[in-house]
Amino acid sequence: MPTADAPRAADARAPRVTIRAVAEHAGVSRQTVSNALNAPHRLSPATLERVRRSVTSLGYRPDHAARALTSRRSGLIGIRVGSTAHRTAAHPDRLLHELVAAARPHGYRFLAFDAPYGDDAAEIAAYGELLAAGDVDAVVVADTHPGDARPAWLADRGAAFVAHGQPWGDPDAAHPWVDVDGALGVRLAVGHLRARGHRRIGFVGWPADGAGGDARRAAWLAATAGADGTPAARGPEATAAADDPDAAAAAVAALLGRSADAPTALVCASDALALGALAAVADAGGTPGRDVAITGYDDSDLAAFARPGLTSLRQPIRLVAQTLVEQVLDRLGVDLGHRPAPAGLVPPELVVRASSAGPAPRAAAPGPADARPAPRTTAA
Amino acid sequence: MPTADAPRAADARAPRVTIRAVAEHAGVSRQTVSNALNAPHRLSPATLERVRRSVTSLGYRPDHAARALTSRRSGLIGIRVGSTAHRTAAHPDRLLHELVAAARPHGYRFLAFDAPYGDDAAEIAAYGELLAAGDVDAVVVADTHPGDARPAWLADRGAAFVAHGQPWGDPDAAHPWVDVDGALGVRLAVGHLRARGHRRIGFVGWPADGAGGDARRAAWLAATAGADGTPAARGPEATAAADDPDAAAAAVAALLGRSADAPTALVCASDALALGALAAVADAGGTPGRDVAITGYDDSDLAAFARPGLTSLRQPIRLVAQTLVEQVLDRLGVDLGHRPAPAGLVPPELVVRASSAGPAPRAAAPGPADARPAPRTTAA
DNA sequence: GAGGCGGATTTGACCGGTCAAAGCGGCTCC
DNA sequence: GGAGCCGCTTTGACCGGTCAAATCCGCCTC
Repeated sequence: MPTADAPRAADARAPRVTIRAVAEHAGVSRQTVSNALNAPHRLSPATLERVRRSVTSLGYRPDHAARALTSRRSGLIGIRVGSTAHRTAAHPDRLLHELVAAARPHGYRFLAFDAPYGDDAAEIAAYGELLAAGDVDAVVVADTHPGDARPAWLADRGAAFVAHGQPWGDPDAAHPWVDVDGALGVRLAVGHLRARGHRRIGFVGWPADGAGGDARRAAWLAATAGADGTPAARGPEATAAADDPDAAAAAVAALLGRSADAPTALVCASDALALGALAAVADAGGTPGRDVAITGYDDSDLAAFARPGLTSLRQPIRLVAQTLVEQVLDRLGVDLGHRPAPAGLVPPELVVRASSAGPAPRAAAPGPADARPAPRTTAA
Repeated sequence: MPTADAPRAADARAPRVTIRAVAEHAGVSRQTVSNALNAPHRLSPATLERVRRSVTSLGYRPDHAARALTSRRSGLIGIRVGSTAHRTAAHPDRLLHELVAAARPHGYRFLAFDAPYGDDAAEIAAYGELLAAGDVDAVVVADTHPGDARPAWLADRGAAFVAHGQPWGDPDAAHPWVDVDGALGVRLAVGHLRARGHRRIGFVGWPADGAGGDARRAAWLAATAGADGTPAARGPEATAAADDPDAAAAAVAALLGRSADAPTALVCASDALALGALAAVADAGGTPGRDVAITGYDDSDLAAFARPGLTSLRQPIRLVAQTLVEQVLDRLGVDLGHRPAPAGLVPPELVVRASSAGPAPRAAAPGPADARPAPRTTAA
């Protein structure tokens, strides 16, 4: 129980230097001081200089709460922290850092709040609190999913927000959003593998989710097709029940057992899955990266530190963050000094490591472009 | 450039429901409404009920800025986000989440700001801004290091803060701090290995840092000593130049080459190092977990997903967060309803996985307790 | 029946800024 | 030489709450 008479840090707060103190010190009115800070052109150079000197010598800092009260702006953007869907929505700390860094030059900061993961209603309630109390001027909605109630609610309310994640299942959504182009990522991975001669490129994904997982799978289907639409370079696919290596290893082991159409390469929907695939190949007696090429997704630490190093797709986190910030500040009417980075899909980058850089499978006699017969490779 | 006449979300902000609106609706004065919310016992039950009904029916929410202006409290705690020293200070996103969750019941939230990593002066400048402007009531100082200027500056200024990380090199520091007991973690790891029969337990660490790294090494020295102080169960040590697997692998490879005193177990100062150790053992033709037991530190994804799974030390992140929050709120004079969780060291938990669970080295003839001759194991 | 009392409620001032309008020379112009 | 204007500066009101003091009112006491 706090003792009343023990001096506490909070009580010791230095007496505030107010705008009046500065005014008195400089021998002007409070409004003149205010103008010196917000509209310097209104002052005569001499006064301006004098006020500025007083400001520095007294160490005056405008009070945030007082400003917020009249301006109706808190200078804060809300963001939920906490668990996310897959590990796939990885690097949450890096994203937050980049968001903070991107918002800083515009005088905005981030307020972290929490709400149970996946509970749209709870999160909406939290938004309601924050916005109604004026705690934040806008929010970033992360991890969108099909049937997401949050964007609609915010839009209805006329709140400023931007979504990290596309409006799955609602292509007409009018709000700004930013997402990494998962389909492009998979195309890059498949293209890389095809260029290395692979013609039986399999896929390891999750159960259908109506969102990113499906998009990656669809991109794999498309990218492994030949010019005529035939599955020219397509291998078998495996579905892991969860986004973790064990689930993936089990699913991949089953694939590898079927010698008939064993893949020479596997495109995985996440690094965690890819790690499982690596393990499954090794367990089957093969050498990942040599016998079966493997690619992951997200370029997490897992990918960088795996052995062999895992080829993966790196999100342009800084670009994503910057776009999110500029889009939402633009909505708030903040003058960025330039037009905001365009919303929409941003491209990932393929990071090639040993898991897909081994010797390509034995090349067979060249057939029609992009549709050579799949070379047969013994999975061992 | 924002068009002035295009309606923007910010402009569309619903007209605020103020305390006066509620007062009018309920037929009372504004102060009565204020009392209904902050000191209900002052009102007659009838009035209270009436006011409450008006509050709900109008959807009134007290304005944060207005409250902050008079109360001189922002309800926010500042925390720097961004890069940290080793990956060792891992799980930054989980920590933030737990901090937010711990602060919520007390009506506090977190404000994320950034400052270049390792630049005490820049971070202090940021604190100055935040505290002077009343943006935050307190700050959490993360990642303390020897000669850290931040705690001293904050203490001087009389600011409320708590440190995540002990006051390295300044045992008399008066501020509250919370840290994980790294030495205990290493003792747990060594104890576990000794119990499994290991008598040549090596160490993989970083160059001397005057902080956590040294503490872990010292704990290894102490824990591998016998009752008489002799290095009864001590193997050789390796120092990795950086906190990454490659550096560790190189250093460990050198150790393994020396067959004379090859370790049967390696305690590593981080998961990243341990991963390198695993690789080095495998490269030397051994089976990690069977020929050489390995333990990491921090129980990151790397540890859980490594093959074999990596025995590691899990930080009690929730406890750390809760303690940090309670300590700092106590400093602010917030009534927690109980005494704050005690500051200081909190214990990590050993998570045993396959990397240290393999068959123990061949037991030699039992010698004096705790000081049996180290069993000889062929590193292959 | 006046005085006293205490709970319930209201009024006025203030937190630290900003907006809008007014004041105040000095100058130009007719 | 007074009207009009302009640039600089000040005054008053207000943002939406809360604190402190004042008021109101019913009731009890002597």
